[in-house]
Amino acid sequence: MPSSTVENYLKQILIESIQAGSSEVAMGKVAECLQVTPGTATTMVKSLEKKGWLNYRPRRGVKLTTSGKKMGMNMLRRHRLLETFLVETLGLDWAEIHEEAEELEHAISEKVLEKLDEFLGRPTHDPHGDPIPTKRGSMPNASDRTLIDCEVGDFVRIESVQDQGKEFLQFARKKKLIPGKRIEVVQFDPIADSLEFKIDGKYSLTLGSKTAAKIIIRP
Amino acid sequence: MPSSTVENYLKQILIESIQAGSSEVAMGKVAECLQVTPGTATTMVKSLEKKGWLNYRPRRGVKLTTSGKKMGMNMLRRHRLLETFLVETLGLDWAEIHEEAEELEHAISEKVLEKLDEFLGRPTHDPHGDPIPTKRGSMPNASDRTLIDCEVGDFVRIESVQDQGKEFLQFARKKKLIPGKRIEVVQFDPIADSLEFKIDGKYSLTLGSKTAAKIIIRP
DNA sequence: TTATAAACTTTGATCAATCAAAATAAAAAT
DNA sequence: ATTTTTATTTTGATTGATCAAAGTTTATAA
Repeated sequence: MPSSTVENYLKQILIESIQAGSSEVAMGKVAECLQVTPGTATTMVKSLEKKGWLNYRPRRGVKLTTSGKKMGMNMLRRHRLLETFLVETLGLDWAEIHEEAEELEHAISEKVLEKLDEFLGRPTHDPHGDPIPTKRGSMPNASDRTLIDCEVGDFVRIESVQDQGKEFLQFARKKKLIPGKRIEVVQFDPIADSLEFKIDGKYSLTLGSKTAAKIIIRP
Repeated sequence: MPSSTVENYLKQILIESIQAGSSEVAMGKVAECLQVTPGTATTMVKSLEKKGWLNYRPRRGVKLTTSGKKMGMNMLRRHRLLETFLVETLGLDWAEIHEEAEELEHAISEKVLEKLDEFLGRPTHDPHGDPIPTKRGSMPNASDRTLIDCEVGDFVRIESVQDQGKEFLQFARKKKLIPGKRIEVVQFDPIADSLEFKIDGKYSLTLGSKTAAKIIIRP
């Protein structure tokens, strides 16, 4: 029965290690994404190592053990299934669900989770387009191509959006930057740092590279 | 933002004060129903008083303030709505839902609760037959008559069952001791401490007074 | 009416999670 | 090859929730 805090560390370290290509996660990253001081992260990480969730090399970083990875995956599963429930069943806006799921994921039991999964029809992706890990902890590896990797004339499909912030998600919904939508790359101006798209063949949209990089796509 | 612990104290003290007819709740009761040592209860209750949730008279007991009552009612609402959801929507057995709701009630936000209430069709009673407080904190006062208050020949309806324990609830389901069922009192033997009933006009059932007292009824 | 029991409070300690600030090590710049 | 900067660890302290055990009231019984 790990605490919510432990669950958060493992989930967050897993997310970082996926994004950073499976090597060690730096302590700075750990502290940052858990919103604690570096000292707190060090203390916590040492206790996580003692309990076998991860390996810690001082001043190098941390790497989840098999059981740590499993726990992290399980938390990700909880989080994404809950997000799906909040949108699909209760009709919350996708900009509001992250914080809600963040709380609920620590309170829901394996038993209820299983029933929820069944009720939702065993969904494979959450409302942001991120894959939902299976009960056994496997997850299809997502695409790593974003809108900035496209050429002019490319026709692609939005797979997911990588920003859980309210403002961004509200913007994305308004602009139809939603998983599943088809996008055509119309123009690309590196000097102006601007990319122009057409969504659904209708809506025109111009983004800077910073925002374009948040939209994961598939050909 | 009261902690889960504070929420539990307020909910539990509210429940006790309803059951014990609105006077002060003894510290022993508080400690018992929160499963902590008496010393812990004393410490906690003092801090709850400092925060304005209740009034504490040493060696007399505690009484919720208006805001304490409101908070307690809100927790009861959360708990009972969640129990309803777990049974009605996810199909869990009523013997399993108490512990689950006990965790979830601290994690669900007002916003999600409102959506859930709407989704469930604004239910007025939970699966055990207990009334669900409204958003404003009002609750119809339940009947206080149980099966032991009946006379032979009485025809009554089960309003609720007052035991959240797994074993009892499994027994009750098997014997059709379920809110809404009609019961006829067939025999009453004070010496043997046994009461005999007929449920739905079909099933015969004999209970001791201890168990019969757990079944709240209405004429 | 004293002795005993029951209910309650105090005291001193622990545990998990946290922070601020000082100390140290490694990396980058000069 | 030093110095400076940045990243990380240590140290000492705090907060909320808890317990065991000792002390104090109040109630009950003898």
